[in-house]
Amino acid sequence: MQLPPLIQDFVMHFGEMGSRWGINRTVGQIYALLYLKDEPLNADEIVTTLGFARSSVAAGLKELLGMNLVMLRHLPDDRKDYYTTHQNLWDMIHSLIEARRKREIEPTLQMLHTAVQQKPTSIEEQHAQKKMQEMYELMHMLTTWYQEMQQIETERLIHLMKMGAKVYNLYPFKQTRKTQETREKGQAKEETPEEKDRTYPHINTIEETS
Amino acid sequence: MQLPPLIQDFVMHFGEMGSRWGINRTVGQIYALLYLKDEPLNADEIVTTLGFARSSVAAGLKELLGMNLVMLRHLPDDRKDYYTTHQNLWDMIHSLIEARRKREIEPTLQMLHTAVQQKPTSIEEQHAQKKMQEMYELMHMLTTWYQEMQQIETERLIHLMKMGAKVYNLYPFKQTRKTQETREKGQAKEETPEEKDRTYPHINTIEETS
DNA sequence: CACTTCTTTCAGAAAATACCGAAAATACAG
DNA sequence: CTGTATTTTCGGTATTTTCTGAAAGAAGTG
Repeated sequence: MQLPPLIQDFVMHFGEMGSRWGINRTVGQIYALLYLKDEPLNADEIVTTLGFARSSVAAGLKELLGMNLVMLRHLPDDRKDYYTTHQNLWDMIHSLIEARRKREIEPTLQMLHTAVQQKPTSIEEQHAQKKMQEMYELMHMLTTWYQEMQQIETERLIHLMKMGAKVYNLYPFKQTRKTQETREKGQAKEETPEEKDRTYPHINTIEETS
Repeated sequence: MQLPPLIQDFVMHFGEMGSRWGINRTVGQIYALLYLKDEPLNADEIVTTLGFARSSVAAGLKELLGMNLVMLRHLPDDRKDYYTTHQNLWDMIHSLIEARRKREIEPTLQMLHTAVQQKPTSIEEQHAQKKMQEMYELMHMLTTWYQEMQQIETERLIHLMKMGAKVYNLYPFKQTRKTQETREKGQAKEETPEEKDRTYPHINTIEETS
């Protein structure tokens, strides 16, 4: 089936970028097509439009469903499965990041966690554990932070993002000594002692930013 | 060469995860090894430790250098190139994100930019352009936001992140929301879906204000 | 249940990618 | 310039990943 050039290009681009995004050509093109169309499409329509094998489309859709990037729809008086993407791009972003977290972060976090708990049998291993610990804490902090951010309503989030670095001016930052907590505004419920434990002694200097 | 089990496991894990992270086994293992060792290693040491071909190690190091994940060092009275990773994990994160941006985001942003400027030849294309525009603006906002965040000193950044969602309480949202809305032109681009009040309000291109 | 409609599985072909080893290039010291 | 240490290039092979087509499976319907 013939697509208008603009749409064609977009779809092809997603196919090519697929490998860089950790999905394959088929999956990339299918997503691109579904994104541009507002009406849900069924597998057959995708097959004839993109020219892939039936089975490839099925596999691709399954993967996209697994990543929560497309959703299943049913139309009245039609037994076919129809597929569509999130109407809201932010939902797409969330699904995307979540999929990547599961795939790219979680296993490593897991591995680091167990590695760090092992009994070291040499100075060398002990040192390695220290570095793993460091990595674990950073990754953990980042994922925790992201999960927190996910709670914020989209509208407010956009606002915060548009402020960019100015956000940090809002927070009256003091020295990293323990004296800081005593006289903060609205300090009532803000302390989370368990979190304060997790310091990053090795991570505190910037050398150069490119 | 024999590595202690803990280190061995870590290195192997990075090798296996490589494909998910968009690098290959060789590159993953080399990085892992260099990360755990604080002293710089030369190519030969890596070859004997990991058992890869000389050329694979060279290629891997070249790629890591290109991503700014390892750096070249020279020792006195030794002509060999020695390699080492960032001592500071945050620098590593920055390099990593930057590499991914270049590889995974930039080309698409570019493509969307040109696609949107094309003259649509049909209603269908016009609609497609609208969706591309939407995607472009979101991606642009995210990258701009990240660049802003990069400016913040690491120490303060960690502080902000640990605050998590609380950050947004600091910002008097209602007040400026009004300003924001007046600044925007048309309010809703399409009819608001009644199922959710979670709309996709204002995503507009941000001009750099640095 | 037999029929229809639609989806999933799977073995293997095709394509893409990673890896190796030999040889060429580079850099430098005497 | 010659010799030595080191890095890079490159063609070919092995491995992995993607994609396909045929066949099996599943889910209504009458």
